[in-house]
This record gives sequence, structure tokens and C-alpha cells, in this order.
Amino acid sequence: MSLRLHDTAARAVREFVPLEPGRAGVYVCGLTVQSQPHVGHVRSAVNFDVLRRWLLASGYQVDFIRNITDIDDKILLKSADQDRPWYNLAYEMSRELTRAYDALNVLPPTYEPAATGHVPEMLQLIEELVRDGHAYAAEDGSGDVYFDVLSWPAYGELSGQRVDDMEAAEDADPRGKRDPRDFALWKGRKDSEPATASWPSPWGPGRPGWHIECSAMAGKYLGPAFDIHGGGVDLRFPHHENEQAQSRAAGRPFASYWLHNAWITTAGEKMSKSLGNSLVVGEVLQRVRAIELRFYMVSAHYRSHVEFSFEALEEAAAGFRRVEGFLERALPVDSVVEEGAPRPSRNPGELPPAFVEAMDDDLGTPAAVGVLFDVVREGNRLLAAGEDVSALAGQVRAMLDVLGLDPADPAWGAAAGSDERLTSAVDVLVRGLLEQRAAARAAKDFAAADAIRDTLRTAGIAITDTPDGPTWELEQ
RNA sequence: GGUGGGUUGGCCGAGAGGCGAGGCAACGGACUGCAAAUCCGUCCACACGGGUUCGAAUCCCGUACCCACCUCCA
Repeated sequence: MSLRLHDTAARAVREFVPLEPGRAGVYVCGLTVQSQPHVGHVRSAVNFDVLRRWLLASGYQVDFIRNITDIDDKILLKSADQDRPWYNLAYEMSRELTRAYDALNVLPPTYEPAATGHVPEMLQLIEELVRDGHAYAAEDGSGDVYFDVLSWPAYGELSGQRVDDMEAAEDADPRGKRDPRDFALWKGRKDSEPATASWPSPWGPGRPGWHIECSAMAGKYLGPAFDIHGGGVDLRFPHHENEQAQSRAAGRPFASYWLHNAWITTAGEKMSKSLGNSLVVGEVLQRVRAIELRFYMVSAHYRSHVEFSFEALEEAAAGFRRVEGFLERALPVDSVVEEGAPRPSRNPGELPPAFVEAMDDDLGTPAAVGVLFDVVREGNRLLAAGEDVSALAGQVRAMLDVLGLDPADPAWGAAAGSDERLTSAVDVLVRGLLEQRAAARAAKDFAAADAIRDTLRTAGIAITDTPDGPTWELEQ
């Protein structure tokens, strides 16, 4: 069976049939870089990173575009509050976001276009829409340009709503809208806004509306028709509905499949700066390792709501350490690190069929993780029986690689802050102590032996006795 | 008002008519000087009330509660 994905537009799981065999074009809505990324933001990135890795493992060549929204109302408001240029805030937050992605081993996209770099493409699209009667310049002289929702009968099809049932927006002042449901393609510059936040256009200086950027950038980098468009559930409406409407109204078929990830909530509420309950990635990573946070996210299905708690996170981390422990025992460190040595297999052909089936079924990572644990248990059993487990270890690594969770991936090294020289220095010291302990044990002086072990534990170093002698590792 | 999703064991979290996911925690056993790790075993849950069926966590009807979206949002 091949890959099946849940398509929001169809409200059903559909077989994935790419427009072009062997290639997959994916566009994912990134973030508005207005504040520090929280775990909910990163969940979305991790979910779509798993999609990408699975497409790659399935043999597709993947064009993966994830945008950055670096100009919008909030960025302007916040930067004004902080009394600094909007682009300074946007750029700083953009770099923080990249750090968070890197920490969680989210592969860099093929390209990460920023809205401000694509104003000409947006203007062109807007002009086409105006020309074809799907958009109009506001008659109040504001310089705004709106999409005419009523001119597009299919409006509402993505989110399954009928225009007549929609509540009209109450917040934004209607300005020059013909219908309250019309949305802005272009926002004329207001006197209160910095001159740097405006670009020339046929309707006067202004800046892009929120939705137009994705249509323009997806079109530029993936073409008028592409395979998969992803983002958080909240984007389904209005953002994605509007993207689709404005693209199709301009004659572009746009996305074939729409994927939406669910929320991570905390204390029953979605994370939001305004609620003061957002869990900033950097803070969470002071409590657990990044690989553990990623495992926690991957353990839940991307369409399931996750109620975040540190308790659940730490339980997941404990489970993940079982997997790591197996690999450490199955693959002696030397064989992994040794230069030029072939890495233990990460060949997709080695993936257990049950794992493949789980992933093909709308990225069923929970079931896939179940398979992972099955193989680990079997591997541990064989290990206890003194049998060869290299094949199982290879399977485990191949599965972890697909999930972006291979502990041996160098991507984790930098984030973990490990330092080889430091490790080797500690190793010398610990070995000295372990020799003393071995001598004490040989003399049956267990009090002395345990004292050494306790001292090491106090220093955060755990000792494990094995048939081949004791080993140590930093406690996590 | 409209649209969509949810309620599973002590906890997390899958599944979508029969073959009891999995993890964490707990308990018993093996191994160990003692631990740790690991292995073996125990722990048979699906909001509530009806119904369909030989058989329902899964389908249908109803009820309760929770959440998201309806033009700021991952």
C-alpha cells in the first residue's frame, strides 16, 4: 500500500498521487516572526518535517517550501512598543525560530521565502485578480485592495462553510469593503506606520495583506499547481481558504492536498502570548533534551490535540531512553564514531513492514513508535541471550531516522552542547575511580565501592555494571 | 447561529465491528555483593442511556461535558 494522507478539503484520507511521479511539492505555512517560538509552533514544524522525511524515505524528490511572514500588523505593533524598527524585531525572531528548528532537528526547507522579498510577485497576482473582477481597490481612498468574496462562488469550500452562514468580521473597521467578508490583499499605508513598512504599488504605497504572500510564493517556487499544502488547524480558515480562493480565482489550481496539524494546548487552552501561557521552546529545552521533546511530539498523531505537561513529556523521555539504551548496547560507541566506518544501516528497505504500513496510513507515528518499541524489546531480549542484534539495531536506526530521532545524527550534537574534549577528560577521571571501585569490590569492601558510586552519582554520573565491566554516562 | 474535532486503564496515548497497540508508573520474579540496566510475569480500559448485530470502544439514535474555527493565530 502506498501513502495515504488526510486531506482537509476532502475531509477524508486519500491516496497520495503526486502531480509528477517521483516528485512532491510541499508548501508549509511558517510563522509570523513577531515573538519567540513556543512548543506549539515547533510541533507544526516537526509534524511536517516527519511528512517530508517520510516522502524522502519513500523515494520522492521533495521540494519543501516554508515561508516566513516578516511584515504584518503584529510585528508593526510590537516593534513600535519596543521602540525599534519592525525589521529588526522580525529578523531577530526569525533567527530564534531557526535556532528552535535546528535544535529539534527539523531539516532546513528547500527554501524559506520571506514575504517582504516577494512584493512584486504579490502585486502581479493582485493585478490579475483586479483585472478579472475578483478584487477591487477600496473606494474610500485608503489604498486598500480587497478580494471580492462574492465573486468566487467556491469560496468556503476548503473549510466547509457557506458564505451566508459566516459571521461578519467585527474587529476590523469595514473601511472600503463592499462586503464585510471581503479580505485585504493589499493594505494602503497609514500615516502612523513607518515608511520602511511600505512598498510602491499601482494603488499607492502600502504593504501586503496576510494571505496573498503564500499564494504568491507557493506559485513562484512550486508552480501554479503543487501537491501538498500544510499548516496548523487554525489556518484552515481564513488563511488557507483565502489562499485557495485568490489563487484559483487567478487561474492557478493550487494545492492538491491540504494537511493540518492539531494544537498543543496547555491547561486546556491553546498557547498564546496574550494568555501568558506559552511555553517558549528555549525554556522547555532547559528541562528536557531536544530529542526528547521531539519524541514526545512524534508520539502523538499530528491531527490529535496534545495536552502539554511536563509530566507526560518526562514519561515520554523515559521511554525514549529505553530506545537509546538499546542502541548504545547494540552498537558499541566506537563503531558509530569511527571515521570512515560505514554507519549502521539507515536504509529504508530495512524498515519493518508494520512501520511502513503505519507511516503510509496518514503518517501514523503513534503506531510507528509502537513498532519501534516492539523491535527494541526483541533486541533487548536477544541481547540478554547474547545473540547478534545488528539487524534489529539497523532497523531501529532506520526508523528513528525517518522520525528525525536518530541519536547519532550529528544534528543533536551541537544542540546538546556536548564537547568531546570535556567528555574525554571526564572519562579519564571516572575510569580512575572505577578502578578503585573494582579493587574495593574485589576486596569485598562494598561500603567503599558504593561510596565511589554515590560520589559519581552526586556528580550526575551513572554507573552501570555489565559483563564487560562498568560503563558510565551522564544522567539525563 | 454555522463548521469541524474530542471524551479510552493510575498517567500518556493508539485503534475504528471479532485476533485484547505501545510507553510511563506500580507490583512479583530472574540477574546483581547491593543497585542500575535488561529480561519474564501481573495490571483486560473505552463519558452516559438506549438500539443494531451471533459479536460494539468501534455502527445508529439520544444525552452530558470539553475543545477549535467563523477574517490576529502553528
